Amino acid sequence: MAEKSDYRSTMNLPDTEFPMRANLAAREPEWLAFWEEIDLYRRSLEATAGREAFVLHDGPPYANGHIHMGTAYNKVLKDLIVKYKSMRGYHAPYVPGWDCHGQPIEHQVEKNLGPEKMAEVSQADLRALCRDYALEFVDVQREEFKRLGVRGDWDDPYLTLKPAYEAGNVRIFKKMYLDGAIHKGAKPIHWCIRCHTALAEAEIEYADETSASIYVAFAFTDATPWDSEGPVSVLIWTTTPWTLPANVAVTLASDADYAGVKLADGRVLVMAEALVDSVASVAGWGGYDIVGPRVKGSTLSGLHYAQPIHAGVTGVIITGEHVDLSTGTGAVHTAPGHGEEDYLVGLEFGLPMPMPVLDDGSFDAGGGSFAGMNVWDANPKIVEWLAERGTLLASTRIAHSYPHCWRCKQPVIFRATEQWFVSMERTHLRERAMRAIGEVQWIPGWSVNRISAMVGERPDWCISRQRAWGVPVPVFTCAKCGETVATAATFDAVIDLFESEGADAWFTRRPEEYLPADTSCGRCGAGVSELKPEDDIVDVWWESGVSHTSVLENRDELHRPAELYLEGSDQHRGWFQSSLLTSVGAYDEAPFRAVLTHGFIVDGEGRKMSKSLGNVISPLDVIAKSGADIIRLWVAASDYSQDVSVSDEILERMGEAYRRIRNTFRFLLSNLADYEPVCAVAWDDMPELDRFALVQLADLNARVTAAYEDWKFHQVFHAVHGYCVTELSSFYLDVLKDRLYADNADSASRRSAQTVLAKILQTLVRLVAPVLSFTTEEVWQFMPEVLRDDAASVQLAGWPAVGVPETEAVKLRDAYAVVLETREAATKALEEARNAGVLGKSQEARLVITAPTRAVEALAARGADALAEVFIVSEVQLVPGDVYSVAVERAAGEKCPRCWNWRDLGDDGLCERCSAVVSSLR
RNA sequence: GGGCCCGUAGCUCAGUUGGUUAGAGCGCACGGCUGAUAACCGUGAGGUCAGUGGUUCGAAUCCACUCGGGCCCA
Repeated sequence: MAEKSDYRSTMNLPDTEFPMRANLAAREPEWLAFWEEIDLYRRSLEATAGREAFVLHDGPPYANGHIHMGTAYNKVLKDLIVKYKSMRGYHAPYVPGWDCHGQPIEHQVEKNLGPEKMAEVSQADLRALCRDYALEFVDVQREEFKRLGVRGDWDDPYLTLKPAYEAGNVRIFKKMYLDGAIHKGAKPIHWCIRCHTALAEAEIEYADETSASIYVAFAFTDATPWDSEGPVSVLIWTTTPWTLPANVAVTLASDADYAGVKLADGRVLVMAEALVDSVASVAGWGGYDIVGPRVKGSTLSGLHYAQPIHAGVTGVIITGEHVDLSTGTGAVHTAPGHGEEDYLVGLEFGLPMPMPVLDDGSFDAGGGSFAGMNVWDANPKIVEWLAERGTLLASTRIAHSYPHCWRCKQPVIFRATEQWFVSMERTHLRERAMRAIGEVQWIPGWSVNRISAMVGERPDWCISRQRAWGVPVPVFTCAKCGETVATAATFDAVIDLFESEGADAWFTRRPEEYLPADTSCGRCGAGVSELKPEDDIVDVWWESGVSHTSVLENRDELHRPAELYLEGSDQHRGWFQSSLLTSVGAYDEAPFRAVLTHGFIVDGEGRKMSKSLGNVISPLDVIAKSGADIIRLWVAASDYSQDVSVSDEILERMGEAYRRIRNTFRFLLSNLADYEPVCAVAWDDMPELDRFALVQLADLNARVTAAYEDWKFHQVFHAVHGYCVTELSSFYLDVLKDRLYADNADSASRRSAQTVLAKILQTLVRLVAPVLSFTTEEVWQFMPEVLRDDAASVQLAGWPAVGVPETEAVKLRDAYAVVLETREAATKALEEARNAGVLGKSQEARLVITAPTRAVEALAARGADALAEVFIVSEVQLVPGDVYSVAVERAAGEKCPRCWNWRDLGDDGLCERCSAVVSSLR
């Protein structure tokens, strides 16, 4: 085959060092080093200095553990947006942050210390250990996020434990406290006995638990409609016997019918008539009679009964909406200190709220004969005690879902304690927040339903926590009279203290060291030395929520409100809401102009990832095996408006799509090795096909840009991938090979093709840069210097623009719709011929194309040679007819040994074109 | 149990205000090329649009319910 290799050397075959195999896992770190070396983040900001800003404010992940698919997805999505906006010319700073305080870290540190050391350690030392722990994981996660290619101010992130951040909490607290939105109150809250703390809803897990299920008779002390039948009691049902010492009322449904049930022993029990049968079967009453009148619950309201635990004390019958007539007795034991609904109905009826349970879960004197006993231990004792007194009518066990502490997994109790609350009503916070929600763009659209429902219904926000690792509630208590001391002056002093020394100073300094000397108790006049700093710390949601002040207001490159917050959909109850409420509270506006939410990461079957299901995929493993760009491509390809699946198969498909895109870049690069802008061919001098290719490129550019603008990144991926496969690889690039390889290197036809390829490359690499950050950088560095527009990195190269004359573009789209339709028929016909063994390469063929008149006109206007080029055959003949049909014949002439087309060959054994090219080389 | 959502080929996604035999790319099968070669080109087979019942002349598109899944809450 010597002849063959001879001609090879006369051709312009692809030439590039750009490797086909990506080897991302090994190569990506080199690009990270490159970006660091050129200080890419700084330069991206310098390049857009003075331009309109786009601030995507990072929600702080918790500084605990390694990143997972969810956090990786979130950060990549953010990065993609920031890089897009930056390339569009916006000044787009990205300051990553971490949530560093809170119970999980404290709990872990506590575990690491062990109970003995824990007992000895001071609060200041414990806080130091927590700080070390948090900072360690900030470092771990920082490196992991950087490895994903996320661009940002990693050298100076925001941390909720930094002094300036901590001071921001006090600024917001001051404003909201002085406005009257924050108050101290007693309210039943979830309380963990083991952790000695109030728990937020987010800190509760539900798990199945077996509890007592008891029916107890409370004897009436007032006259009832059934008195003539015997001693009358109201029958209640409860699963928490330990709450009976705090009972103050029994709630009935006002409209339900209540009946008297006479037992064999003569006692009359009052309960909802509808539930008599079910109670009888649980209690095992062989026989009973319904006696006396049937009355509405409302007619019994106001009657008194003997408190079941405390002798000589009475409770009262009331009515309420929450009475459930599907289980129990229709008479609800009510202890306002032990339940949300009980609390609310208690407020309505002005009931007292006794709270006999202490922090450690034991009864105080209010527990009567159970004083000193732990509530869980007391449970069976109380049941026994009731049985001994004959008021226990039935006792069984039931399994039900019960709240547990998210850290220690112990069942929690509902218990009224003194807490700090943000009132949703006192300053009309709910109403103002609802208004602010209406002024924000929520993406996707359903997101606004969710946040509205939540803000519309949420109870007051309990913001205090009885823990060590956090920012203190910045108020003081008068040691003499118990009055809360909190004024503009004390808040300002605390802000100064936190800014200069951090919140740790709260625990190490005495108030008289930092408060103004004339600070005194507003009630009793006690001096500053009598003031005691509050022990509680604030909810971590409050802390991260105030980042609009601690970060956005605090840093020069950022501003409030931010253009965008972007987090998983769980943050409707978390950060979105705590940010919204503190911002509305302080500034009367939302901290964000737009909020984008993404779904959760699930496995290939749509199930959540969990160790027990064994379906967990770690981004760190994917990076090590396939590279971060595969993760980035997966992020871009998936539709975040619902839950996002990830599985080995999905990642495999992403790898295939990646290789396709990569090879497209490689082909482009390999055919531009000898190209320089001076070779560029003007639109007017281009063959029509090349103009059409530019129209397709312009269309792609418009489609992709619109998709970015609409936040529909998966459409970016599909548009780009489809373009590489359909428009380029199987059509334009395939067609171009003959011209690129066989025409004279410097011919107008080849230079025209290269002009288009260069434009495609310059456009495509930019369009994809926000997604495939590593690969596009690699492409950029392999591009001829002159095509790089003096940009050190593709990320600094700006957004592409592809201009084509629109009138002509319309005509080309129409004309080539016909050409492409015919091409489909042609390839089918060629395939049939191939299967029949008539030919192998399409260049061996001559096509006789019959087509309807209109189509023939459109085709003929291109010229037979142009059609032959487009169909990659040696000759095309057009015949007008009624319907499409394509006949495949062997091409005339002989195979040109250089270009492999079938032609009449000259004396030198070459076709005319090749002969000319070869002779020009000699 | 309540709130907000989701369920179109093996995978990722399109399917305009309900209107011809539901599309694309990938993967798969088969074939071609060997001058993008651990590439590239072509052809083909894959879907009762989760299910059931309604509304309608007509529904993947509207309604109800069921099943499955996710987040949040109780």
